[in-house]
Amino acid sequence: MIERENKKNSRTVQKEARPKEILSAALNVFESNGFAGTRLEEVAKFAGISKGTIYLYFDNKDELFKACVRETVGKPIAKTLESAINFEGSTEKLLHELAEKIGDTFSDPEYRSIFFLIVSEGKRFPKLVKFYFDEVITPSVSRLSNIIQRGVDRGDIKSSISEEDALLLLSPVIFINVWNRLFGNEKKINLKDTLHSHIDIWLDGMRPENK
Amino acid sequence: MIERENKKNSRTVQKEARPKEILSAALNVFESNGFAGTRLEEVAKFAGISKGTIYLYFDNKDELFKACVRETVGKPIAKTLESAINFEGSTEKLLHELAEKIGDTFSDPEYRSIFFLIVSEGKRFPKLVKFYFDEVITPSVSRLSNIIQRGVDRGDIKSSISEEDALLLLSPVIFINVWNRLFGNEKKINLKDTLHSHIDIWLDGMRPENK
Amino acid sequence: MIERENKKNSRTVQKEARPKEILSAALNVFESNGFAGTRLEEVAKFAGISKGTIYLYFDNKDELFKACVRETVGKPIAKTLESAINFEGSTEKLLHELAEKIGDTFSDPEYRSIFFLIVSEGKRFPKLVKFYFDEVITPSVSRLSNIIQRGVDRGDIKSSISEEDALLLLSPVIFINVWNRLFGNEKKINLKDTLHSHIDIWLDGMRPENK
Amino acid sequence: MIERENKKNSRTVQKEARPKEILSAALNVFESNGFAGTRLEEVAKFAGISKGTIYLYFDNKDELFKACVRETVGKPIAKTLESAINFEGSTEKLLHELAEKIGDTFSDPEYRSIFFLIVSEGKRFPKLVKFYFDEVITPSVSRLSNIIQRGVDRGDIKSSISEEDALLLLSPVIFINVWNRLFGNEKKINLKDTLHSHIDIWLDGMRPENK
DNA sequence: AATGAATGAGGATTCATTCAT
DNA sequence: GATGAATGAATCCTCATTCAT
Repeated sequence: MIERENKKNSRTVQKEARPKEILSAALNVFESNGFAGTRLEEVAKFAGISKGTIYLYFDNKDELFKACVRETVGKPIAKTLESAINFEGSTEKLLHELAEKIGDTFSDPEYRSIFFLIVSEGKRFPKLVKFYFDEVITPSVSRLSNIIQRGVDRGDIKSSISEEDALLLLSPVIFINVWNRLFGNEKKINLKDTLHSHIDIWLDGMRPENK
Repeated sequence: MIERENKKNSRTVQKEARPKEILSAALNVFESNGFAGTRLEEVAKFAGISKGTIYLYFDNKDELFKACVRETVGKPIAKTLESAINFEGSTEKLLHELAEKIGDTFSDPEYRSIFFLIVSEGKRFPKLVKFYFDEVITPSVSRLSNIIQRGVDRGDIKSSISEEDALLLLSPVIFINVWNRLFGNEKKINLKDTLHSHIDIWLDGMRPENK
Repeated sequence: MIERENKKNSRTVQKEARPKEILSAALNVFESNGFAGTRLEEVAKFAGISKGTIYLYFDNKDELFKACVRETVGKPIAKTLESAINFEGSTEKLLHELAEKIGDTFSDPEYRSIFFLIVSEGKRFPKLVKFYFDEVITPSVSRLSNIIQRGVDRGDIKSSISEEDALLLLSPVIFINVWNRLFGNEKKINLKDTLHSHIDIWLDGMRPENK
Repeated sequence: MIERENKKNSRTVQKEARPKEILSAALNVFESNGFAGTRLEEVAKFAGISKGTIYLYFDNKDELFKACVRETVGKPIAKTLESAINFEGSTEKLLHELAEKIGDTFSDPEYRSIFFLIVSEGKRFPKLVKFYFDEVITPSVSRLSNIIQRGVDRGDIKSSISEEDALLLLSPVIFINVWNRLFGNEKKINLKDTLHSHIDIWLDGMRPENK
């Protein structure tokens, strides 16, 4: 009885867990079938609940989809931002650290799913794209810019670098994810390894003495 | 009477043009709404015909979609292959030439549409993905490999290069297309310029004296 | 040139033959697929013409169907009526002659088709049923009644016979046709032989001394 | 609480009754309009439900049709089989008993509907025809044959009887049903009375002394 | 007269959403 | 809160009918 005040009974636990279970199931099915191709019945089956229950937690299919993205994207955002603090060591070290972070993020299948959903369904949900841009892309790019600016200041990177050149440092992340999704069966590319290798080449090519 | 043999009446001309008109409209709508989200009525409206007419030329929605991809992908395939012949000049020159070709290909909105449809709907049409891989990706990669191998042989590129490193030379193509599709409103990246710049950096980073 | 006046050129012949060709094809397809299940395109294919041509000769699907029935039913009607004249010989002889006539009529697949179309689609075309009843059934029954009445008068048939008993003399015609259509694959029944046998049994059972 | 185990709530009751309601409505409409001519919306209206509900219980129109036949045919099959046991009394008595049973069966409008659906749509559903032949026709014929063979053995029926002659004993059943369906408005024939009369005539005609 | 491309109303089927239990 | 039966709007697809050639 005393415990009751501090503990949530299983019903309550279940109740609070429901939305996350649904979102997880929904993400899964949305990713496989796209927005329009997803039947809520299948989402329900995946979540082990009935169709009607989804509507206790989400207004409709659209809202469910948006919630999927917002919810799943939250984690990596937090991770990105929190790690944005330490600025010690060489440019090389910082970039490889960043590569590790990004690699970790994309090693999460849920995050990959979100990424592809935004690519696939972005036209139907422009607000989500804006949200993603503001909350995920902009901070990440900003952080990358900081590292690079610091590299220029330290003399690690040539000063003629453009904003686009900096962005391209991360282009393998997109490329490899798209590649693996489509052609992973034929030939799978390792994201982290290849990204580290790419950074090395890029840094070599970016040395100030290269014009 | 003589003309009769060489002339097609307007009915025939119309009929022969129909499939292409329909495919063009379909590509447009599929690209905006995805496969499942596309209503054939809208395709018909776009093509300026009626619903039923689509079925005079295509068995069903699936076949229409496949035809879209196959038809549109044909052109770049041809372009890729035809240009595969000349091998003169420096590695740098060849790579920049390749960049131009790719840039031209992706400057065609139809081709970009196909690319995104394959990314978005690949799971539903694995055969199309395989087709795209075999007909578009493999020849392109093969051609890139030839240039790079030749570069290694000529001493332009360091010999420790991996297959993945070579592939990444093209990663900006994917990255920029995805970026522009999603965030083109916020900040548009120029494909050709950026790709050329990237190639220069990459070549500098790949010089044999860099380790 | 002289011949021209007496002869119809092939175009004209073809033109006059068209309606019959179409009706024959239509009957075939209607019989296989029923009214609603028949596509006019298939009728056209069967007739070796194009869909549109049907509409040069028939207003619409309904009229085509009715024409099928009326046209095909005409022949047996004529046959029935013309043969209704001779009344010589024993009742037995007359009945067996009638059996032969009916057997001949139903040996024509077109006539069987009509019969089944009327059974199957009668509810949709009550006027056709009425037409069939008036033009085919009533005269036939009337003729049968005449024979039987004459048989009663001659003392060949007992006088207690009812109208229904008389009708039943022909019940094997329907039974055997239905049977063969449905179960002909399993076991086919010969219409004429069995009908003759049935008449003999019936006549024996109908002798005045049987009560 | 105790009641709970024995009671079904109204929802459950409704759900369990649905298939039969739908089948009954469907049989009705199929019988009126044939398979192709039936709109599922009309079936739904007849059943007092909505279009979609049909699909909760039947996969598609074809399956609904088959279920109609199988379900409705079940009863008479059972009746036929159960009554196949008693073999006492004269041949005459047995045949008149059989006539009663058959008359009862066909007095059920649902059974008549099935019969006509099989005649009308048999070509489209050959498996149903086979099913009907095996489950309904064969047992009935077999039973009739037993009675007649016994009649021959007892000296009630002449031994020269053929299998077809025996079958014809039931030809009025088909004839009268077809007649009444088509021409019932003009002149309705009573199945049982006429069948009994027919049996008497047939038996008289079949006496051994008749040749 | 003949064609067959085009139309669009009509019907089968699906599935997001509601709501009685 | 949870269920899942029921709904009906939405969408694919067919085919009778029209009409320009």
